[in-house]
Amino acid sequence: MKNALKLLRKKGYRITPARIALLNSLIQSDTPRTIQELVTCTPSNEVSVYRNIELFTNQRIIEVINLVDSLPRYALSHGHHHHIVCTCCDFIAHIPCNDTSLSIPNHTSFANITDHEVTYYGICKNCS
Amino acid sequence: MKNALKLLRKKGYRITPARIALLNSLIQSDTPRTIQELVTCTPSNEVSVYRNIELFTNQRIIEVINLVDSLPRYALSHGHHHHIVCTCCDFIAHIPCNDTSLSIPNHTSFANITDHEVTYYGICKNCS
DNA sequence: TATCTTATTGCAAATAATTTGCAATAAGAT
DNA sequence: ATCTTATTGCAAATTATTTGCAATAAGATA
Repeated sequence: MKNALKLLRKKGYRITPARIALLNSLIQSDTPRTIQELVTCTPSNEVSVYRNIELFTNQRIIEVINLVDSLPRYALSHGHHHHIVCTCCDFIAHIPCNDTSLSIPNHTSFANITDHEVTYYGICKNCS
Repeated sequence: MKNALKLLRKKGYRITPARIALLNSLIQSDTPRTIQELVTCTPSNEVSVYRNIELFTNQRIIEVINLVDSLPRYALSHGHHHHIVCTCCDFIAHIPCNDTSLSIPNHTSFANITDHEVTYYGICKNCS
């Protein structure tokens, strides 16, 4: 939280109740949230939630996660990592990236690779 | 095309111009399409496109691909594989899955892994 | 602390995307 | 050729997201 606020101030953005509320919603989430979930659980105007999600995303305070159900989800940024998703309850956990285990593809129509994402699906211990 | 039609008939669904048109749009696409793109390029009613995308997805005739921009995209199914995306022009290519290069994570809160997805991002030769 | 500038908010309204109800149509079984 | 009913296309409803704008308040400055 402190770091995010410091970053916003440094960039000239103001610290407002709506922004603090959105950060709190994100901090209290144990799994990435959809926009609608954030709109529901954040005590500020819907439009402000949309606008601040956009701001936080641009500032890399939060990251967007797109999984099979196509709903973008948002979580506080935590550097490069991957995800493991429970197909039963939608719980999403972080897993560290082990680059060395990924063979970089040598595709004929691509010149260079700049990034990658890996997502695993399974059943979490709660559900199994 | 033939296979898809056969599958639909076997399941009791009818072969209609709207369905053939949607299949044709998909066959003619060299990269996965968004719903809106399919609506635009398919000569049948918008609502039918929505309904038939849903049908084809349920029947596994097409697959959904979710990438960073959060727009779900649709393409004819081609079995298990991964994707490589040009961050410049959004071109998406298929790459074969090389399971052996993926270290399956041993996450404390997950019991078993059932599936995985890998996406690479880079610059395609056209753009670079 | 009081004042000032202007970024941000919240409302209302506009726009865009998706879903639903229903009567007309046509696929394909007989 | 006829019949049943799945499918279509229209219109309308619903939902999600964006935009315009006046009121507010963050935080810089004196």
